[in-house]
Amino acid sequence: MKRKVTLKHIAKELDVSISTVSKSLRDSSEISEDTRQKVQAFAKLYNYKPNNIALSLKNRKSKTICIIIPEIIHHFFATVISGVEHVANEYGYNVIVCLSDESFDKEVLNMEMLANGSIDGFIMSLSKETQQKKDFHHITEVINQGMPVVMFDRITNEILCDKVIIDDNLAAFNATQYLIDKGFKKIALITTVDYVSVGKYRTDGYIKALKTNDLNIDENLILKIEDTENFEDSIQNLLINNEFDAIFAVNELFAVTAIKLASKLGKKVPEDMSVIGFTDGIISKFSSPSITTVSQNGIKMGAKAAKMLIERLEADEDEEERYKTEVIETELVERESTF
Amino acid sequence: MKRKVTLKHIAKELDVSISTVSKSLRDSSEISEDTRQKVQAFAKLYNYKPNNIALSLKNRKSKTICIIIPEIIHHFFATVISGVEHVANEYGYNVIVCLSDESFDKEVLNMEMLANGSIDGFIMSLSKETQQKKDFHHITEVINQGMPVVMFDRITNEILCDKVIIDDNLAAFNATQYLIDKGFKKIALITTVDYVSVGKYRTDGYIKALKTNDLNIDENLILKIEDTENFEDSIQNLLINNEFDAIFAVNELFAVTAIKLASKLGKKVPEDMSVIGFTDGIISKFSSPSITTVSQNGIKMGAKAAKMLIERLEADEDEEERYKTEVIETELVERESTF
DNA sequence: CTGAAAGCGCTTACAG
DNA sequence: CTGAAAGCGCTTACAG
Repeated sequence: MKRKVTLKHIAKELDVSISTVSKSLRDSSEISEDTRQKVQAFAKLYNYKPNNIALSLKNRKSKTICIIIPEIIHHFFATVISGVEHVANEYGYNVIVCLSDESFDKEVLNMEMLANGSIDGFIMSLSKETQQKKDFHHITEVINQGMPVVMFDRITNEILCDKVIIDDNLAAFNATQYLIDKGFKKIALITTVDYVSVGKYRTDGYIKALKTNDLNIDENLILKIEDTENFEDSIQNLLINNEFDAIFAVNELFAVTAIKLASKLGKKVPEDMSVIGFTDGIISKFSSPSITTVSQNGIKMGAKAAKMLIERLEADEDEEERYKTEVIETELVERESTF
Repeated sequence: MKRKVTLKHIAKELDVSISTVSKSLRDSSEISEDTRQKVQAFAKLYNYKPNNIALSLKNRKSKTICIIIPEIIHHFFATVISGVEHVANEYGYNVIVCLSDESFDKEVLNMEMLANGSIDGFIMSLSKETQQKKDFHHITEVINQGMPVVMFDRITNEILCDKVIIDDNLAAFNATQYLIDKGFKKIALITTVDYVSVGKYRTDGYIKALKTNDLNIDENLILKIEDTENFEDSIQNLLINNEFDAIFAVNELFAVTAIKLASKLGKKVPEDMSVIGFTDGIISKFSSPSITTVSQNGIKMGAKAAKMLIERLEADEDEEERYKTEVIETELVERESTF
């Protein structure tokens, strides 16, 4: 086990100063062709690589960004990471991934931990608990220190920063309208509790579509789910106690669960009931029937977020651009769960 | 935008030396109760946090580990990251995620990039291309520099290091035996090309089970898939051109695709054909029928790998433990795709 | 009890 | 053309 070679080693070995070695390796014109070549050859031979940490300290930037997400197991978030990774890599940045596990405290801890030199900026989607508490001081603090933050998907309007979202309201409106156009009048909604921002927007879009078409809004057909673990019973109750001919679900887990439970109750999809989900994930694609869904291009969102963050990091201090909110387009992917 | 406060600022403000501030904050007994309190109060007021990079440089360790995986979109790998994250966090480590995209070059680049001080150790699963080329010099190099590496899932025996695996051979054997016990005699195998280590082991397990039970090995029933993108046609051909009553697939994508295609061809699962998959992912759980599968606990694998890595990092230099290979147990999760 | 010095590994303005 | 010095932000052995 040989220690990593440093400028110091090379300098000693070649009997020159550390400065000379450093300059030679950076092809400084200050150095004679001769020494430069000698140093470079030696460095190559011993496979010298500059120490990233020392560079970070010197340059006051780490070329590392952090993405904080609530959960990595959700396909959508994995997809976003992938988008972030690829853009980051292109620009020579590394990506630290932090999971908040939907916990406010973990989110705060992660940010505080990393905001001290380890990284240059954050990309984040708020944890459920944070959205519930509406406490964003940890984010404000980081921004005040001059560290850029880009929020995506689960964002808040209370923080001024770059954002990447989809138009949840519009996408939900369109999905609902699609069902209405098919002639369905009794459309159930399976959504999240209101404090989850995207859930709320999608609920609003659904309601707007019904209203626009002069359809009755039946509160019994609107199921708001709190717990993402044990929601099967709620959906089962919805199915048993109500009559309706279509469902709009705000994520694919709700959609597939509804389809499975319906089938157990003897209702066939799409023959007896049409279903539209949200998030074009792996479940929608591979379940039987495959699920018509609002695509939510996570790769694109991640790529966009990374690009915005890095551009801000590399912009000149004074050209301070205004904060932007990018809206990623969505589309309805038609599959087997609707006619 | 206020700059981050440093020891220097505090020292200047309080008119003491930097050393005194540093020692006060670390509760050194060298410092008088008085100054200590004064400094601590001031630091708290100005929300002083030590600069991680400076600490890393000083301590020659970054408290950051890197996990390199071929693909994050695969549920299994997302699951492993989750396991790694949680253990790492517990021990105060951050996690950098790198994607090799199944490319040898990206794997090498990522490792070289990070092996220079940025991280303390690697957790990795080999890219397909690396397994194909059998070129592991980048890993050897890192290990020779004294940086610990833990390999998981897609490993190689040519490298000596800690490893976390499942017994792929045994798991495949058991899955096949399960089908045989159900009375099936013609069992097809959908697997990967041989250079993917885990695919090969699973293929071997399947063959061993057939042999052990004196069943004929029909090469026509063994489909080895190279490309993970366009394999539908191959599976369709397998289904059309052969007679068999069960399938063992080495991952859930192959399993669900086989089921979908079979259903299109008028074969019902499990009535006409039983199917067992591998990797207890989200597809197996939510497809219809849900898929009987070999569970492969990614969270556990990730957690174990992280623990092994961190323990090695924090062990005393001289207590140099021998390299270990941990085998994570698997089990057969029985669901709807088998009788 | 306090502080100057050296050092982690690097870069760069400046002197010679 | 080369090198000593200062500095990024911290810690710690040592002197006073």
